[in-house]
Amino acid sequence: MDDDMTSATGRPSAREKLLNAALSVIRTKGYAATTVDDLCRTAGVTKGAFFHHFKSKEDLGVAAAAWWSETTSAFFDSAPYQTISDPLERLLAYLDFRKSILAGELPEFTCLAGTMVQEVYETHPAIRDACDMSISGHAATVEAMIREAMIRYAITAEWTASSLALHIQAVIQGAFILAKAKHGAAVAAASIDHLRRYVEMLFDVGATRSAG
Amino acid sequence: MDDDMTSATGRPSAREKLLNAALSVIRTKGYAATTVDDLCRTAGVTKGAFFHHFKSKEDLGVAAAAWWSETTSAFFDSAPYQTISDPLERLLAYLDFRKSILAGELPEFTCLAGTMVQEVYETHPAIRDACDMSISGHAATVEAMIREAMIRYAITAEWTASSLALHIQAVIQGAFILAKAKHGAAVAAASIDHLRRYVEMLFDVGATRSAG
DNA sequence: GCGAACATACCGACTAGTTGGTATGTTCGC
DNA sequence: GCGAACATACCAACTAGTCGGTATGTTCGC
Repeated sequence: MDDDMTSATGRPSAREKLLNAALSVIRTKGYAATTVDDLCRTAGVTKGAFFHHFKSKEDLGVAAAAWWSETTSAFFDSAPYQTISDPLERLLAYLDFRKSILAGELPEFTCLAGTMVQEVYETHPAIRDACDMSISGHAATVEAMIREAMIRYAITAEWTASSLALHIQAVIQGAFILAKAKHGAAVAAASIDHLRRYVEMLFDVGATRSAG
Repeated sequence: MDDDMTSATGRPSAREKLLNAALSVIRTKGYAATTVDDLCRTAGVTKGAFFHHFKSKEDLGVAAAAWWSETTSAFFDSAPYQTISDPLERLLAYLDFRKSILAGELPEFTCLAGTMVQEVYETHPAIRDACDMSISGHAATVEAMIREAMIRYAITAEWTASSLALHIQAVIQGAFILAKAKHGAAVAAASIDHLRRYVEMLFDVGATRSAG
């Protein structure tokens, strides 16, 4: 991933402007309904610039998913919950954080990867894989927290850290769909409450108090 | 909802063929990528027939969501779990049923409403509302089971039957997204396992055995 | 340290094909 | 013989992608 998009100069390149436009426009209208001209208009660049940096619209889709991965990774890596030392507390704080960022307009907090993969999973395998990497990559960071917490609190379970991490992502993605259907974040927040309760129950929060 | 689509005659009308084509094609390619010609070709009718029955593509989208509601309602109403008298057992059997139908190709078991609303929630409010009605309508039937089970097992909780029913739908919708990203139903099944475990825990299955 | 050769970033008019939608038939049950 | 249910022919607008061209570096022999 050699991204020399700002190429030493301060102002953003056309490529970066197009990618940021893609995050915004695709999350609002979906991938198929987003035209190349839409992106150029939003980014304030011309079509020539678009096809200079991306060989096709699909190529932009793949790059947008990768760019989404990068920006969200940086976002979560610097989130406040990361400083919590106890892995279970950190995991629960992660869920609280996911709930707390359900603010503003829907396109601002919903997931690009989830939105895109839903439309293109059969028609654009390259984009699908890029979206999977984004979602699975984030799930892996959650899985690490879960694994740590399982060891710390000596949890032996039928479920795996991996499956719980993916389940958490499923709940969040599904919460976004309900939020879109009802055009409001409230349902999504309620679903994350249920998810938190489930995690607490799995780790027997309340009963268990001392670590191993 | 006056659907006289077969209009007394045996063979399906163009309208019904178009709606069934819509369920299939839109779940495969998404709404925006589906063209009117796609639908006509799949349904085996001409464009004249299309615009005779639907005043626009958006109108077809709304009708497809309503048609999806009707067919899925009939499907779940006649599902085996409905005969189980104990409401909690019925609820758990519903989840087992949802898991068991994760078979075949992805477009065959994923949700039209969830797929469509994801793309059109900002651009086509009429379709969004039709999708919401489909999802919320189904959630209401699950909510009834939960409510009944809460009374039967004298559950007093911080959560409501309504919020749990919507959470269940969120998990299922999210499971579909992960299944699409990973191009296989396995993740979805694993997520429903977690969901079942959560419901069991909420109703304290194992500890509780006698009804009130 | 200077100019030729080359590379990168970007522009915007153009095109070939597609899209949703229309206008005008035709068929056929009643 | 009339209206609902379809079919055929067509169009204006839009779409992804192309292409010739410009402006601004960068490299390097000398």
